[in-house]
Order: sequence, then C-alpha cells, then structure tokens
Amino acid sequence: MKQSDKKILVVDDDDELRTNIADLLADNNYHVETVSNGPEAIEKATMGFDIILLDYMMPGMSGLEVITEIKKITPATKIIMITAFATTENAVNAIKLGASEYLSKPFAIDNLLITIKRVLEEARFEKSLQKLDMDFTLSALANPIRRKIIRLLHTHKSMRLMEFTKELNISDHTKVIFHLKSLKETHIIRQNKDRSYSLTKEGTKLFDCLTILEGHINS
Amino acid sequence: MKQSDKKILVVDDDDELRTNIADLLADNNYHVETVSNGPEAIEKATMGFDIILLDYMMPGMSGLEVITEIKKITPATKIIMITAFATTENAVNAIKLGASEYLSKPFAIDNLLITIKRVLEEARFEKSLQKLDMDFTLSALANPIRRKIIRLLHTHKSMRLMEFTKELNISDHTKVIFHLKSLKETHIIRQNKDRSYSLTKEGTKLFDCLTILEGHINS
DNA sequence: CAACAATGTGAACTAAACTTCACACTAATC
DNA sequence: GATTAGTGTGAAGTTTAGTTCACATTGTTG
Repeated sequence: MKQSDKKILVVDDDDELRTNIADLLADNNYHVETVSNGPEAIEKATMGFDIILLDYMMPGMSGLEVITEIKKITPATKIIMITAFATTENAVNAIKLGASEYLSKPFAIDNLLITIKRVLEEARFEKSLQKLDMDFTLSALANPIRRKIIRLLHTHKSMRLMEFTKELNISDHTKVIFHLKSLKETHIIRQNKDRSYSLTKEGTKLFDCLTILEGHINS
Repeated sequence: MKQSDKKILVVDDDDELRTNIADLLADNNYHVETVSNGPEAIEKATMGFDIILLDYMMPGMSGLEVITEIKKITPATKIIMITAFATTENAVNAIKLGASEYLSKPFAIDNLLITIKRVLEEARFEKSLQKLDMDFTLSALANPIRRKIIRLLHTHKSMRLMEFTKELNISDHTKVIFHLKSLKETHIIRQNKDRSYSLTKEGTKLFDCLTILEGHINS
C-alpha cells in the first residue's frame, strides 16, 4: 500500500546517518531527497517539501539559520530538528524560529516515523482550517447584498441598520439583519456598542480583494 | 425631490448654448460641469462623469477624437453627441467610436432630458449585468470542490473526467460532472473536442485572483 | 408617559445549491 | 462482438441559503 505522496528532505552532514534515514523513509513509502549541508537544503527547498529533517550541528551554516531561510521560501514546510545534544535551549530556539519538532540522537526508528506522522497530521489540520476560512470568506462574498454592505461600510465607515435598509432599498429590515449577522459571524464586520456596524480589519482586506477581483473580471 | 446624483459634463464652444444646457440640467437636479473645448473635457474626464454631452463641431480637436480619448480614460462614461448638421455619416462614426446617442441642433428641451434619462437607464442596466457576472464568478469560487478543480487544471493544463474523480477522491463521478458543468456555464473552464477540460482565459485570470485572495486572507 | 421608530428573535416558508441514484450511450480492449 | 471503463442525462432527494412574517424589546421624542 502506498503510504503517501509526501515529500521529505533529509539534511545531515553525516553520510551514514543520512542514507540510513533516507532508506528507512523510502521503505515507508515517502518520497525522499537528501543533501549534506545547509545551502543545498535552501536551494532544494523550492521543490516544496512537506517535511525537512534538519541536523542542528552542521559545518558552515547552522541549523537555525537554515530554518529561517527555509521558512521564508516555503512557510508551509514543516521542519523537524535533529541533534546529538539534547539541550532545552536548542529546542526553544529552534521552535521559536518555526521548527515543528525536535529529535535527539540517537533516536529510535519508530520514534522518527511517529514524529513524522504527527507533524504531517498537524499540517493537514492546519491546511483544512485554512480552507475553511476560504470557504467562509468566499461564501460571504458570493451574495450581492453582502457585497453591497461591505462597499457601503467602506465608504461610510460606520452605519446603522436602518441606514442599510434605506440605502439598499430593501423593504424588510430583518432581511438586512440576516446578512449583517452572516457577515458578523465571519468576522468581516463588527457591531459597536452603539449598535452601528463597521468593517473589521479582515473586512477591509476583503474589500481590497473584491476591488482587485472586480478589476480582473472586467478585464 | 432630488432627481439623482448623476454627474454630467457639457462640452460646447458656444457659450450661450453651453450655459443654457447647464442651467437646464441643474434645474433638473443633475450635478453639472462645463468646459468649452476638447482638451479640457479630456482633462476633466478623470472625475468620472456619468454622461458627457459633446459638441461634434469644435475648433481644434474634433468631437470624434474627444470620444476616443474619453473612452480610454473612463470607458463607463456615456457620451451623447450634439451637432448642428444632422448627417447620418456623422452619427455612424460617433456611434462606432462609442457614443451612445446623437442629438441634432436645434433640439427640444424635453428631447434632451428624455435622451439623458434613457442613456442613464441603459448604463444602469449594463452595470447590473456586470454585477451578475460578479455573482456567477464568486458563487463559482464559493465551492471548495470547484476551487480544487481550478487549481488542478492550472497545474495539469488539461484533464479528463475520471482524472478529476480520482484526484478529488470522489466516489460518484456524476458529482464531478455537476461541478464541471457549473464551471463550464460560467466560462471558467472549457471542454475540448477530445472531452478533456481546460481553463479558459477567464479561468486563468480567476486562478490568479484566487491566489491573491488566499494571500490576502492568510495575512 | 404615550407614541413611534429602531433593533432584534424565532418559526415557517421558498428557493437554490448540492448529492445521489438509476440508467443510457460511447469508446476502448480483449 | 462481448466486456469493460469512461462519459453523460434526468429525476429523485437532501441540505443549505435566503426570505418573509408575526411579534418582542429597546430607545427617542413630543
């Protein structure tokens, strides 16, 4: 059975360890590539790996620098640090820079595989969260009334229920409430203490997107 | 009663006629501005008028040139030509370049007002059509399956039904057909003679929008 | 404080979007 | 030429989105 189509990059200057890990991962049906130093790792990062196994101690470029660079190139790539000396400071530094996990040599094979699985699972979860936001956002935009509300709020800064109702030429104010609620739930607008509505930060961003989109669509 | 917030620019080198028209329009609650020649008209066009009343015969720059320039700046602005000599050729030329209407001097006041109303009505209609496109596009994007299809098509260039079905992990192929149809109807994708699907020009643009949108949403 | 406008809730309803299924046709394959 | 995979239609269904109405509460104003 194919485990996955996940791509893993192994970065270690220790030739034996590197090939051992690579073989192990390949046996577990991962798509594996290897390099022996930081600069090469950064170069290959553009290929978009799911996980990079990174040795902490390498001649030339330190693992920490490599993390920083890789996160710039492919922020979605998860990084698992590997080091011979398990010091909590090292761990903290690596995690601060965006590493997902930390393994200390020598590690059990099972431990490595389990860690990889967990990190992949986390990534999957993050991705689905992101997708959800996208769904919410786009379905909020899908409705013309809601788009008008966003536009009105962009020009008027702050508006109240009846102002919308008049401006939108809608006879039933509860209909407007329906759409306002929907926009509130997706955090595109917010209701102030005085009950007036205004765009949130996200809402303002969304307005920009709308404008861009409109420009694109009408060639 | 306020007639509207519509902005009209009157362009005529005949001072008397120009002020007469301007007064008349102001009396009818339009927001009016006036200039006496083509270059000034082009300069002011950036203000975004709804309608420009343009004299055909003016010293220096011809009305036809002015049309061309204005259409470049604000394509949505409607142009009504005015001329002392009603020749059909003139009319045809003006319309070809994008003028909406044609009035021959001397014209009845009522005629002018009615023409303006009709042109504004047309503009409103066009705008609503455009809004419709926006609706279609955004509701096409609102669905995650359809977004995946667009993304797949962007990387794979051309795909067939069963490829989608596998790639999307969907058991019922007719479900995929449903979404493909929906994308076909909105002209985001097209079906080739060999039954494979690919992105249209609009589809490619939309993909860009999606990418931009995604970037915006995830800050 | 009486009258009225503004704001809101919840249930009932309609409409649109999406899914599923049963089946038909076509193209490729043995 | 029989079998199978690929492509498609149309008619159920389900689910979600949107609308409408009847009514409750709060705020404002003469």
